[in-house]
Amino acid sequence: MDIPAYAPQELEATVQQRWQHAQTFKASAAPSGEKFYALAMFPYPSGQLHMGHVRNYSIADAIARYQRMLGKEVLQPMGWDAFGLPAENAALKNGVAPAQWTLENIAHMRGQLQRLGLSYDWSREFATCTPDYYRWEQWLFVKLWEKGLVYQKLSTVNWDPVDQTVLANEQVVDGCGWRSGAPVERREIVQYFLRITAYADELLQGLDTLSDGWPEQVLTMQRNWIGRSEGAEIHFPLAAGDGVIKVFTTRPDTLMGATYLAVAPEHPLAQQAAGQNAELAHFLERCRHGSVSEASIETQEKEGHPLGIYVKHPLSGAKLPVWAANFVLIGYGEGAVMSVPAHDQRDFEFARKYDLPIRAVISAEGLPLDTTAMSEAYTGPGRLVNSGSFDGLPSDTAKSLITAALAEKGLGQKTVNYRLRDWGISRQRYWGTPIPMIHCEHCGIVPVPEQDLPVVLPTHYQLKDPRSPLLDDPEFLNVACPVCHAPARRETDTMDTFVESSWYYARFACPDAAHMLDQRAIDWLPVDQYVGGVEHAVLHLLYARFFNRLLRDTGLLPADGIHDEPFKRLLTQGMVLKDGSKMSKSKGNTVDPQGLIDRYGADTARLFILFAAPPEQHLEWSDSAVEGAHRFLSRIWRLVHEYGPDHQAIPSEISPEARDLRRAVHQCIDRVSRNMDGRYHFNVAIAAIMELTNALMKVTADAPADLRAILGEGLRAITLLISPFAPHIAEVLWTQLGQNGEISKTSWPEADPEALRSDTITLVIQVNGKLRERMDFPADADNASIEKAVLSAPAMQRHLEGKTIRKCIVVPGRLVNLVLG
RNA sequence: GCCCAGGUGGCGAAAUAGGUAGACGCAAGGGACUUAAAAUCCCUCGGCUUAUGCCGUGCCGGUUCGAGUCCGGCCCUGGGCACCA
Repeated sequence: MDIPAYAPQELEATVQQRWQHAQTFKASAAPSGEKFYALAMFPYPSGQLHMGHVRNYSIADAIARYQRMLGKEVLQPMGWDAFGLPAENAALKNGVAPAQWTLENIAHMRGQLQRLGLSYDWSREFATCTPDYYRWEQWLFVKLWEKGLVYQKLSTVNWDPVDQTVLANEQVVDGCGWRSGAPVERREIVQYFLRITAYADELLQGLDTLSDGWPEQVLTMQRNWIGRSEGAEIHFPLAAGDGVIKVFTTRPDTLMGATYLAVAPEHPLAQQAAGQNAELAHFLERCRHGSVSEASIETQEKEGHPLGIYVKHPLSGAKLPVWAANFVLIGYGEGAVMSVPAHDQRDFEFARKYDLPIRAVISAEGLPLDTTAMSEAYTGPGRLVNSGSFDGLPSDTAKSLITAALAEKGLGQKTVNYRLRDWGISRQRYWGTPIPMIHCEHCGIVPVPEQDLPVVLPTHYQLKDPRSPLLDDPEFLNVACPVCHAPARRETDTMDTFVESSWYYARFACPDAAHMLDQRAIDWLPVDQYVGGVEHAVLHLLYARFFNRLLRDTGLLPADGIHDEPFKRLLTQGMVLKDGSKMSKSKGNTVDPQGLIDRYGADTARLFILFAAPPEQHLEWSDSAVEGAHRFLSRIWRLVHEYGPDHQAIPSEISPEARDLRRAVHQCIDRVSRNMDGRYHFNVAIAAIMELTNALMKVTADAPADLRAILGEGLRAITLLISPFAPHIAEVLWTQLGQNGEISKTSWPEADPEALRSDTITLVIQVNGKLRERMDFPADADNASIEKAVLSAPAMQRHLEGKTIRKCIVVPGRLVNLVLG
């Protein structure tokens, strides 16, 4: 028999054309039956598809295809997260305009994605850098400004004094600008903020509703990021003059142990004190250097300097010095902390370094502590000592009593504090959504009126330096004030690109809507399964949850409880690693998937990447294992072609051998199905299909009719089961097996419980927990008869000889453990 | 520094809910077919040890008839830390 060679290149092209003609994956405007919205995080058009993309989209597509075969109406869209820093960097390096660079990359990557045969509804594709998309972001921005959910305040950025530009944290290397090499300075500028803190409690509580569909790890990270903590706000009155320094603490019980206050270098009091204190001014100046990133601040050597200012302890009245310290963050809480060296490790080290007093007020046993002998802070709970009338109280009681005492004096109260800070969305960059505001000398800051939207970003610039070209373009800058019509100036800051990725999932449901969203978004949302990298566990996924609530509270989504959260289920995919670290351009360890696809085809690439590891785990790249995936597909190809389109009915009476094979077929269907939903362990599902294939290969051409018929049943099952992973070959084999229609729209097979049933089971016999024998039993044997049979079995006698039986544990269906003494 | 993960053969991994450690695949070795090669098919494949034996899931300890799985304490690797996306 002549079997055509498995030639994936032509085969995949043909199948893809068929799908395109039949519009197989086009989603309806509004789902009429049960809907399933599958979404993978859309890519930044960096130029080349990388392995992380292939993995991300293969996972999401396997899920989408499975759900489609379950009979649901599936929406799976694709688009482009098209604004961002790399386009500007490329523009500077290659002299190509960011818009052009971005659009060329999209064209190339679209081709690469299409080559993978993912079941997208391409009619919904959009890029976020088009005015049709970002105009609605501008529209919403103005709405939020009017509601007070957007506001301006000072905040700190990395300033490159040579390039005269703001740097992203990534662009600061060892405290210096990556292009100029100059030490960066911290600079305070006025920026726009989204009031995410107003939603802190709702975002926190919403996590509880996600516990079924989101990984516990991500929920924990978001909880910690929001960082709700109960404690007290405490006011320390200045010793000289009016005013107080406010601090937040979760440990008001340690208040009597506070021996100094520490404020951020940017704190107004520190800045003020530096006026008369050259040494302090010098210290604050040194603190201005280095990146603003929390990681760099938290890992630097802890340093401080006294302000020469004192406060009064709110309860004892004792005079405490105020220090400036480089580890206190101005953006967190009040930018000041009370320091209790005896009970906080960082305060302890700081106090030892600068010889500040240490006063122990909590001890586990309630006995006074010798602070000179302490080698580290005692941070646990205990009973109060050295705390006057509070002595002897346990920490918990002391917390509320001390807070009450403060409240009585008007110097504090119980407070809830969040680690979460408002979302700064201003970027001093060109390639982003223009912020729709106008600066007028007379009217101040004025939003662009709705009829003047969108504020279109000019796309023709050739960048000469990192400075935004908008700053030098009179055509963009000059505008009449919408209120008084006097000459005014446009805002040149653009929005954080996280804004675009915070609502794209909703726009995919109605990409041509005449407004930001329409009814179709309500019908398709929430996303039933979202798939993307773990690295987005907090920022993107928290911003999108926040933004979804903004859409709801603007009336674009209903407040019906169903639309609060954007993503019902989340799968966080592990990274693709090479030589132990993340594949990335900057590390130069990327493997281009294009070569893989050219050589073996999309089906092999997809099958390999899903087989190599479970989706949530990191995947260590290896070239050789790809061969195995390709071999497997070739094997199925041959098997199906050898069998052909013969339809043989399974006889009603079949041999025990045939019954075993049929059980294997249905066990495979069962195992694959259970791994397609919930756990998504595609590697195990594929292994099960391989195992069945191995079993089916043993059925020869001259085998009895019952075995041949079951071989046919098995081959149909394998083709269906493999189709979410290797859809092209599955379509062709489906036809080869004499089946009609597209396999992509065929029903998923169901395991027959009758075929799964087995008459006998094999139990493992352990002695003192160690495997010794195996014995067969009828499937319905009860524990007592099993125990009896084990003890009387000839093979067991040598294990039992001279021993007494202390215990016999029978685990139904699994094992028997004899405990002998 | 803080938060979250992960660590099982030469390698990627598997092990529903505490019950046979290593399914499936890669690599390697041996064989069949072939003039030869490729392809394909078959066999072996954790370690010690000439086993019906012992040891073995990062390290140390604990709970249990039984621990990769649960508990306590470490070590190492990775991700995130608010302007990379």
